[in-house]
Amino acid sequence: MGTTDKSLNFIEHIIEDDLQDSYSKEQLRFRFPPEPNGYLHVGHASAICLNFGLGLRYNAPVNLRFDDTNPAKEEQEFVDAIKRDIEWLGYEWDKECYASDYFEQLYKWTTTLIKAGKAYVDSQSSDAIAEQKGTPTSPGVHSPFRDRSVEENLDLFEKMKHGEVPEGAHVLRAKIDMSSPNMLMRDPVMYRVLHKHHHRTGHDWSIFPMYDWAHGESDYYEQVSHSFCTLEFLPHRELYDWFLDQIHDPILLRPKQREFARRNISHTVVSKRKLAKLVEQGVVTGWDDPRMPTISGMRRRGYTPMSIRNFAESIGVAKRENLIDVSHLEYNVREDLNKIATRVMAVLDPITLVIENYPEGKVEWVNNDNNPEDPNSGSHDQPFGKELLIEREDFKEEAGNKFFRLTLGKEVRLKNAYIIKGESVVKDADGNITQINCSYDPDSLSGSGTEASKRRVKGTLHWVSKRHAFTADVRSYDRLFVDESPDTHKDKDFMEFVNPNSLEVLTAYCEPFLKEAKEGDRFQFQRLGYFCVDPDSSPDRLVFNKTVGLRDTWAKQKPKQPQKAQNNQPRQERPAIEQIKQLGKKFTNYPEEKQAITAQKISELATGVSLDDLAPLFGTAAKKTGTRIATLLSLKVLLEGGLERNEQMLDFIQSAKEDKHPYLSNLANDL
RNA sequence: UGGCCCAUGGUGUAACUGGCAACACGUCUGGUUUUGGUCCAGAAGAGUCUAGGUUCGAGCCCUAGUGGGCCAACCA
Repeated sequence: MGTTDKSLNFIEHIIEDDLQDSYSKEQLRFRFPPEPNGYLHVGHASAICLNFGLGLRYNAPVNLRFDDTNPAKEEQEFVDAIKRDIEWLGYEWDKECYASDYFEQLYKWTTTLIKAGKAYVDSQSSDAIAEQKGTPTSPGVHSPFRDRSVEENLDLFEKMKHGEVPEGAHVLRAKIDMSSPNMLMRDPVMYRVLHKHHHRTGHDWSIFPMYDWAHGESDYYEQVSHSFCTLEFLPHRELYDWFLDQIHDPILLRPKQREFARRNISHTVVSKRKLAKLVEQGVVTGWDDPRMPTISGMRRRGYTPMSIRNFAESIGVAKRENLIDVSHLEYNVREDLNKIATRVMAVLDPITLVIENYPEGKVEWVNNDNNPEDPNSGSHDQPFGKELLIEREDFKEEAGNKFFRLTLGKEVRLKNAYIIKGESVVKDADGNITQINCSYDPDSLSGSGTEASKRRVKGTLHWVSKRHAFTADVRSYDRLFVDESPDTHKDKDFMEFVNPNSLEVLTAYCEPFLKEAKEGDRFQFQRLGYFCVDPDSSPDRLVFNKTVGLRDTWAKQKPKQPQKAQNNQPRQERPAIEQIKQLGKKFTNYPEEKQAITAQKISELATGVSLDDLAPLFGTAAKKTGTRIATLLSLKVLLEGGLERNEQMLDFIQSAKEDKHPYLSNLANDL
């Protein structure tokens, strides 16, 4: 409701079309079908938001179904964790289902398949079966057991079911087409024998259905109308439909599988194996480490359910490959936190500030709004005194007029308190500033209504009273990987891209109000960012996680200052490196003649490029042939200009030499 | 030697059965502001992978190319 003017994504188009000509609105039902073999991560989160979001949009039920058909990998612990994560995201499922609940039904359907000659017991090794399967480019051959009699099949299958055969002795296969271009149709395995304990059925069953034979049938059993999965399951659709053909009763609704592209987030990995490696090798402290892309990690980091839901909604869904920058997620986190986080003051890198003309021993409690975005959020008081702590970064002895903070002889306001003026500094033997002395304007107290209280100065600083401040730990996080797509490099292991500085532990000097903070509470440390109380906190020591920093346009300006001259130009040219990337993107599609011109143009642009700018293109961006060519062309120019070769370049050149694209390999051979 | 899916600003998505390429993030300006935050106003940035074709008209349809992805687990 209310969102009707929003354009539809392709999934919604499919549903709308189906509503037009096949299903009624009441028949709509979706499902989220995790395998309980690990913890949920961002990828799951977007699938959850997709399915449950559809449920909300169409007012249709959504089942939570555990795809628990492989007892070797699944555990109750994960079932519980998954339920907790979905609940935390704020979704309610209709039925809680388990594929294992349908084992009996599946078994019954199977016997009818066998009787119809559509399935047979194969007694070969898995190696032999794989061998006979052929390859995508060559057809498979029939198993010698393919033409067993129905009686024999039934008998053998019964023995499998009753645990009378060892694991691996037989499997049940569907009899479809060994020469199908779709490998999945080449007599896929339906059941295997496993003498393992299942977390729900214990040792009741010795045969376990494979994914393909369980999934569509579960959808059908539950009367799910639309079964959405990621694109890698697209080839499974033919089999999904084939199995349904065998058992479908026309009176009942026939579910439909449709596929969407997995949403990839930059600077992280999500595969269970890789996340496990990060945990095992101690790169992170656990599955819920705030740097982990798991839902439990994001929760601990301080991300809100709403921010994750909004994020999923805003990135949409389609069928093409994608790499979504984490900054999109961070935007949604900030947007939500800005509305709900209580504003407090804390100093992370303190330097003492002494107000020379402020009475010794005097304490004033100044009033702080809890949240200017929310008029009903109330306020709290904070002690102010002669000796304060401010951020070291907020003071410079002298600075240009683009520096809005404290300098000698200039005025700034201490937020919610007084206007001060920098007077002098105290330095140690090494010349480091150890104390800043200032004077204050006693009439300028915020909210006092005086003329001076309304005076405008160009900077406002946060502060804490040195005497009243208490300390807490702050864990400040950075992205886990330095590469935007660490696990897509052909020749490099993702572990090579781990960011060694993803965690920084700091001490915060907090205003007393913060003493009341409880686990999970979220705050905005003014001018610094959003922080939440970590479960590691103890009664005498709070631990904060930095959820995300504030948007910081100042920090970005700093490195640019030396380039001031350029700013005078009426219009800023797009950076050469961007142009190069752009040209490279289309390079391979151009006819030869145009390629030559483009190569020429890239080389010209590369003349003005530095290695620092070029370096990022060696990585992920250079996955695409065109970009690799552009990178190599630029590199060539740099090398000819006398740049020294480093290991990274040599690696890159080497891999280019081995590339199958002739233009690229020829180019590399010249270097 | 194969089959299938995909290709729109830097990123992610739109564009209902062909009709001047739109939105969000990001970037840049300016304004408001006791957070260099928020908020408000504005701008730049793609002519839709390439080459053809159909059409009065193509991002949408067709053909061929190019590039990327998926498919040979008794995993899901």
